[in-house]
Parts: sequence; C-alpha cells; structure tokens
Amino acid sequence: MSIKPTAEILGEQKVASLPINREAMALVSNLHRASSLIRQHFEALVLSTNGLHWSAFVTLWCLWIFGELPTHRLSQEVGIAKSSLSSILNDLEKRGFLVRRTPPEERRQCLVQLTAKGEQLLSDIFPRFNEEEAAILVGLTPSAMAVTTNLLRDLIAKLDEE
Amino acid sequence: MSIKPTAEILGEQKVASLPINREAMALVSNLHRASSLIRQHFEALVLSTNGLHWSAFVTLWCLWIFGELPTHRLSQEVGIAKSSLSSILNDLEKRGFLVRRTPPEERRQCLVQLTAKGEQLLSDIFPRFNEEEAAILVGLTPSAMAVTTNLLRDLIAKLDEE
DNA sequence: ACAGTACTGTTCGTTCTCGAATGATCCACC
DNA sequence: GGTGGATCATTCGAGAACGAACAGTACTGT
Repeated sequence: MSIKPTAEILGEQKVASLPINREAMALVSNLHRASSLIRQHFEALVLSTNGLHWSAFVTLWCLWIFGELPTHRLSQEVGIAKSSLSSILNDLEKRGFLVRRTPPEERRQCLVQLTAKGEQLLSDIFPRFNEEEAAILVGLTPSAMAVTTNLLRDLIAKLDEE
Repeated sequence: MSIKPTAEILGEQKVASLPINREAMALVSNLHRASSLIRQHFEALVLSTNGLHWSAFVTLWCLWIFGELPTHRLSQEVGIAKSSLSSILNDLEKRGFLVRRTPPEERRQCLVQLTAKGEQLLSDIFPRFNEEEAAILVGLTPSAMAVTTNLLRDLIAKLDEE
C-alpha cells in the first residue's frame, strides 16, 4: 500500500473549497519528483563513473539504437533543445565516442554516428544501467508498470504534438 | 491504445540478445520524458507570466500548503538542494512573496513564510495551474491515474530513503 | 539566372542547479 | 566557563540547459 505524504494530505485540505482536481495534482507532483530522483540516482551510481550525465547518456543510447541520425531528429528523440545537443556532441566527439559528417547531397545537415569506441562504451554501460533500472522497480507489479508506461506514453504523445 | 514510439521498438530489437528488463527500460525512459515535457508546458503556459519557474512555484506552493517551514524541511519537500533553495528564496523575498525570520531559541535556523502578497499570488495562480493539470490528463481513465500515482509514490519512497 | 524564403546546425549570453567551502550558532564535555 | 565538534543556512564557482541570434546551404518562383 502506498502512503500519501503529508504535503498531499494538507494540500487536499487547503483546496477543499476550490474547484480542484486533486488526482491531477497528485499525479503531476509525484511524476516530477520521481523523475528527478531517478535521474540523480542513475547519474550518481552508473553514469558519473564514465563522465556522462543523463542527456549525454540518452544521446549515446539513441545513436546505439537508431544508428546514424541527423541532429534535428536526435534532439527530438533525446528530448532536449538542439542547442543543448550541439554542445553535448562537441564533448562526445572530442572524446571519440561519435563522429559527425556532412552528407554531400544535403550540405546543411549533419549526421551523427557512434564510433567503435562509442559502441563499446554502450555495450559496457547499458546492462549495468538496466540492472539498476530493474532494481529500483523491484516489488512493483508488472500490471501496474504496464498501466503506468502506457499512461506516460499517451501523455507524451499529447504534449509532443503541440 | 498506446502506440510504442520507434525508439522503444528498435531498442527491444537491439537488446533482444542481452539479459535486459525491457519493461523497466520503457518505464524509466517515458517517465523522464513526460516529466520534462510537463515542466516545459507549465512554465510556458502558466508560470512564465508571473516570472516563476518550476522550482520557485513548488516552493511557494509548499509554503502555501504547510505554512511556515524551516529551510531544510522546505528543500526536502521541494526536492532540490538547499543551496538551490537559498537563491530561490533570495529572489522571492526580494519580490515580496515571502519573509525569512530567525527564531530566537535557535538562531542557526531560518523559518520561511508567505506574505499576504504571496498568499494572494498562489490563490490566483493555483486554480489556473490545476486547470491545466486537468487538461493535459483529460482522456486518461481515473483508475489508470490512480495506479500510476501509487506506483510513483512507492518509487519516490524507495529512492528517498537512500 | 537571381532574389527571397525556408531550413540546417552552431555559437552566445542567461538562467537554473548543484557540491564544496564558508561563516554563524549551539551543545557536550572536561 | 571555555573549547571542539556538530549543525544550520548562505555564498561561490562550475556545469547543464535553454532561446535568440547567426551563418551557411537549398529550394522556389519569376
């Protein structure tokens, strides 16, 4: 059983007289809090060892999954501004994990791809990363996880199309 | 029905041969993405008008709900580092939304409380904020929301106690 | 051909956030 | 009653992320 934290309970009292959607409030509040804690958790336990922060890791992960990508696609997939991606790529390229190239047929674009060193890095890190993912979710029922994942997907789709 | 984005499908292929927990991967990935989009959404639509960013709003909200709080409690509730809170309080105090005071019996501490102006601000903003919360969640079933909220609460409790 | 428009990725300046170091206060103990 | 260690909040410097402005490239219509 989940126990509501004090803030939620007091919040319900405070807004009792207002036309407030409490379920929405609780969901949004917990969503952001969980995300922030997870990020800190992974950066401290798994990523910092390799000198990566969250967005840099996700960038590498996307390239690992998708193969070569143009930067504007990549920034969408990672979920960060293209300007943020640009400096991340500068760093990761300097460290030899990926390469940028300009396709001759479209010289505005910039295609990004992992190097062998980058592939190697992800083959090493990802199992460790996923192990930790599984660890923090242990004890949660598969059906609750499925419901949550689907709800988040719907939410992302709705917010993304704006 | 939720449709899996391409990255998830490709990801499943990539890791098919590894001992990977795919449900955990999908959940963590979507969780962070949704949180980030929600934050941007609210900052752009509701908070920026009042010159607030997410953490500043949550800070005010906590004080609204709890009443006067010591800063170390407040930083826990908001979920940010105490140094981050300190600069947020500097700003909000300068703008007259809250006051700090030192209790005579414990002069190391610092208690924070909303001013009348701060109370007024939240009474204005919060209904608008919650309205938008409800709007982005429209179409989701109450039971799915309840399951998600509980799962997130459990997750937060586990990560918090470390 | 050429001008205008649209699109690409990068750089720049600003803001948010954190951890480490700092300064102030309290308490336990000799 | 003074001293050392613990605890509190703040300041400081560095890193991460963003939007706006920029420079280069491609396409469109005349």
